[in-house]
Amino acid sequence: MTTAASGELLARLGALGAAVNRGALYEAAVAATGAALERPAINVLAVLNAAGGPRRVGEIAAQMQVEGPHVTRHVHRLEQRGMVRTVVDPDDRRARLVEITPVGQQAIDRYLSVVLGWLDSALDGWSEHDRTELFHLAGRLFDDLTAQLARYEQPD
Amino acid sequence: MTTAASGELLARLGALGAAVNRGALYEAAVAATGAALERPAINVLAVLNAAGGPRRVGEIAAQMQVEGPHVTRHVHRLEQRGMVRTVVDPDDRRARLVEITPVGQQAIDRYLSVVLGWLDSALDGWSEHDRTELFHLAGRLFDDLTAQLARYEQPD
DNA sequence: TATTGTTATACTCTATAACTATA
DNA sequence: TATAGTTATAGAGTATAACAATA
Repeated sequence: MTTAASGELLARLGALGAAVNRGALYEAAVAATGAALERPAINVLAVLNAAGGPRRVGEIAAQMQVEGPHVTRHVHRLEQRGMVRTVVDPDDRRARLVEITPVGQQAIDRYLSVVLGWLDSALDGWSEHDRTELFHLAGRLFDDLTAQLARYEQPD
Repeated sequence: MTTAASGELLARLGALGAAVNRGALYEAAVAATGAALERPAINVLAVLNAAGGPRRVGEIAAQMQVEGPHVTRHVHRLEQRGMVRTVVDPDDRRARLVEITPVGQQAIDRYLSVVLGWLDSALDGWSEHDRTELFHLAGRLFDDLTAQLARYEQPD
């Protein structure tokens, strides 16, 4: 019966998430971008950065696990700031391709360097073995949790 | 240089958090409570459940990492639903003590049983060794990350 | 007719400011 | 005068519905 330990794990995960998502670290990371970017805007940039190329509005929404209109709005704002540009998808003229600009790339690079710097500093005292073991087990946990989620996503 | 692996870890953590916080698992867990509880209301109940006794509004807010008025509102709603009751703190009559009722306790029990059941099912195929190792490393990671956060919380 | 995206609208989550009561 | 909490208000995050353009 792992319930007690699992509950503890979950509670600490939630607390850490709250601290990271609205705390001083987040503010420091946003400040590093040089602009007052909203969280969803940062997520749009992060998705494009990870994708390594232009993506459709719908693809970005799926990756962010939000609905389309939410992405539309933030892409608009990012466009006004010069951080992304959009072009009609030549393969399907209903769709738009969103592409990160050098300004946007610099912003997300700076944001990530603060957050990842924080994470790596925390892992600084860890042995190579423990670090590898952590990444391995965490990766496996995520895979198993995601698979388990399917139970609820498709109830039949 | 662990940055690449750290980035991967962080991205997957974020994706999993989104899935758990607004996905089908969350809806199933809320449905199990038998009431249409908002997420902050569930968090209030979870804090009281973990505390094992009455807590002040301010204490609940600190635990939830939110401001006081947010808690006040949801305590009101929970009171109307009969899930908590409040009494003036006899030691300091400015403060109110919030106490979970049997109805509220049942609701949070049912919510947690769904979420923790999901988590435990995912860990079902794991060896005892791997499970222990995961909890150990994750616990250590949280401790180190929290300590590292202090850098940003107190910039001097 | 189905799909991609946008516009309009509304609801939830959370913070800040102004205030009341007690310390 | 400082602290605990509440009330009022506003802003950010997100969803749903109605619509336009293209497939």
